[in-house]
Amino acid sequence: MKTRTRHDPAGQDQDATPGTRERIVRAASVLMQRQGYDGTGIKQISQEAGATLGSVYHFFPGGKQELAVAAVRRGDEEFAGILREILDGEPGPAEAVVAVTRSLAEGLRASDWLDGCPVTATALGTAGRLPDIQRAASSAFAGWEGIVAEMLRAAGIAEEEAADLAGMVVCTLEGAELSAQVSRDERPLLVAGEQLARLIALSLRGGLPAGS
Amino acid sequence: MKTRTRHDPAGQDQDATPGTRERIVRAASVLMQRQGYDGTGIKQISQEAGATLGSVYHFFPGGKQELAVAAVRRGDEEFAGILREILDGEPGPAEAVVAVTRSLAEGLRASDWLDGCPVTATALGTAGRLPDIQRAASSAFAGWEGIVAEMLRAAGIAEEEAADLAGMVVCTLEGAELSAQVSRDERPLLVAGEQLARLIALSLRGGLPAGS
DNA sequence: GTCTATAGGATGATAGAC
DNA sequence: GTCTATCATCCTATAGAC
Repeated sequence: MKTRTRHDPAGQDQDATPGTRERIVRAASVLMQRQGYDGTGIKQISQEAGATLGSVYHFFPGGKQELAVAAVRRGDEEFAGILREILDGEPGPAEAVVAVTRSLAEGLRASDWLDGCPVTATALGTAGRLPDIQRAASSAFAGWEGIVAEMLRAAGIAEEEAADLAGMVVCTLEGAELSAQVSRDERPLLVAGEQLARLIALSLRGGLPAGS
Repeated sequence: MKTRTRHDPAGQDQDATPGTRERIVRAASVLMQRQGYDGTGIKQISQEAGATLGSVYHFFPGGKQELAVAAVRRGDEEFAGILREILDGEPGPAEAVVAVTRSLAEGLRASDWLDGCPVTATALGTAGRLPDIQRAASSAFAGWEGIVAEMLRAAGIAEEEAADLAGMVVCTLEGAELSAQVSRDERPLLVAGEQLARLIALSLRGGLPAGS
């Protein structure tokens, strides 16, 4: 699926000396995550990537829009990987969700509250205007939900309830990271983690259906 | 606090024939909500408001940045009003939160998924770059949390737990609205409403502390 | 307070040499 | 594939007449 112009002996995408296209996508992902679609210039991306403007348009003939879609997909895959990694390392779903919030809080603090969700800023500024970007973002959310839902089902929660809970988890993580970033305070994320854990524990015990 | 150039007999800010400054702030709020800070031009704002560029800089000598702060504050007040109105009309906090999600879903659908949270897009695109806007957005979130916390305390939830729950509610609403807008589907909001209601019901019964 | 005109710079995108 | 030069357009902000 990915066009590699350089021979890759290991057959994997390592970080070592990434190709030009790869550097452009990475730079676009980081910059648009921080500044949004309209706030990020192609010239800025090319400089940050150590490439020229010509190279950008060589790899992305569709221009800024095509590049933004690639950047969102990249952010999608990155967070999906982190999510899977954390979830696999925790004993249960409640602990796993708390661990994710802690990881997000660390990432925010380490970047001085600059690096939030890798798709939100790009998607939000282009909401009813650039459908390709919107679709890529929507697909990212759906994928993350699927990962969380799988974990919940593996823990014994019924199919339908797991899907609802997973949606709730992803939405809350999204909102809590946003709130933490804007207020430059990790508390929203930590509180969200605790409350989500409470909710998951409740479902694990099969208690208190929604209507009561 | 507000400079009114026109005589206002009722002593209130009615919608009838709003002054130029008011029209500019409204247009800026709507446009930045949809397109973000960098995606919205001052010229576009002035046209939408039926004002000239000179008028915009007359009322907002600080330029785009000052105007964006006013727009975010306006969005803050508007949603705070809606929130208070809905919360007052519901019998309990669980029903109230569900009613809010339904209202948000209706607003999204009615605008063809264009009008999401009135502060998120503006704040997110300017995150570590324009502190004044960030502070206005942070203050908005804090205010909404306060409104929700007051409702929860009035329902008998202890001070500290009410604060945490209110933070959770606002974060989840934020994330669910974002998710619903991006996926053009109201389900994230409705699921979030149900799950938040479950969580609130749990707190009302004093059950299942976070650590268990 | 309202309006027009314009300065000064940045933007997305293209052309074409190498 | 890489690079530079350039076009046409847009932007924020200002100046100054009315």
